[in-house]
Amino acid sequence: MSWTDERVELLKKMWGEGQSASQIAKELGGVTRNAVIGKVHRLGLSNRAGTAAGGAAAAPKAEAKPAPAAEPAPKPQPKAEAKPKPAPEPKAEPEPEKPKAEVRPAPLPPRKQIIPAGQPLPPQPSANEISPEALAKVNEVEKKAKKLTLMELTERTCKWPVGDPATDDFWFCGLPVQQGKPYCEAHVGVAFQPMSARRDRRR
DNA sequence: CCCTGATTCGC
DNA sequence: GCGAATCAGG
Repeated sequence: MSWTDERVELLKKMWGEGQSASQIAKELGGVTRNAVIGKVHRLGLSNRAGTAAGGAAAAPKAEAKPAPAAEPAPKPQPKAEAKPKPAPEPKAEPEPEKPKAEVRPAPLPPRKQIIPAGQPLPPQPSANEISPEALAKVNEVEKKAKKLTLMELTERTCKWPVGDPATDDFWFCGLPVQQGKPYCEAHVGVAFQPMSARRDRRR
């Protein structure tokens, strides 16, 4: 494969949108992310935001540069290209990581949880108020879940439990986890609540 | 280990 | 110019 005009343009476009090199490479096909990065540099359009190094930084940032007298024109998009791409994830709260292999590793079971009554319930973060969207997603995901057993779980398999541990109908999602998280994308969606609009305790 | 971009350097 | 290998960081 070679860098045809079209391919270069797609590269520029995607890079401008904050896509990662690997994503771009995947999209283009026939090239590796290294090739993409190499090209990006050769084109001179490397840094797109503050810190480029590291998995961080992907969101477009407002330019705060003095902009000397040698900068290419910004990017006047003549065609109105609707591309709603808000932050896919609103920063989850600090979470007790690594429940490790316990009988019930999930802090927030999808179904009912049998709570041994007696003590006042521990601070259970919003067990409800999960967007119906997210829930629907989870239900779909469960269909294609890998249904792993406890022992089959690895560092990057979704550890979301499904079913009742007391029955045979119990398994773990097992889909690829979202980086850094213990769950797959869908389950992260219901596990990590951004913060619910505090319903004041009104009685 | 997964991922990210940055650099180097032989081709 | 190209991009695999390597580096550096999360």
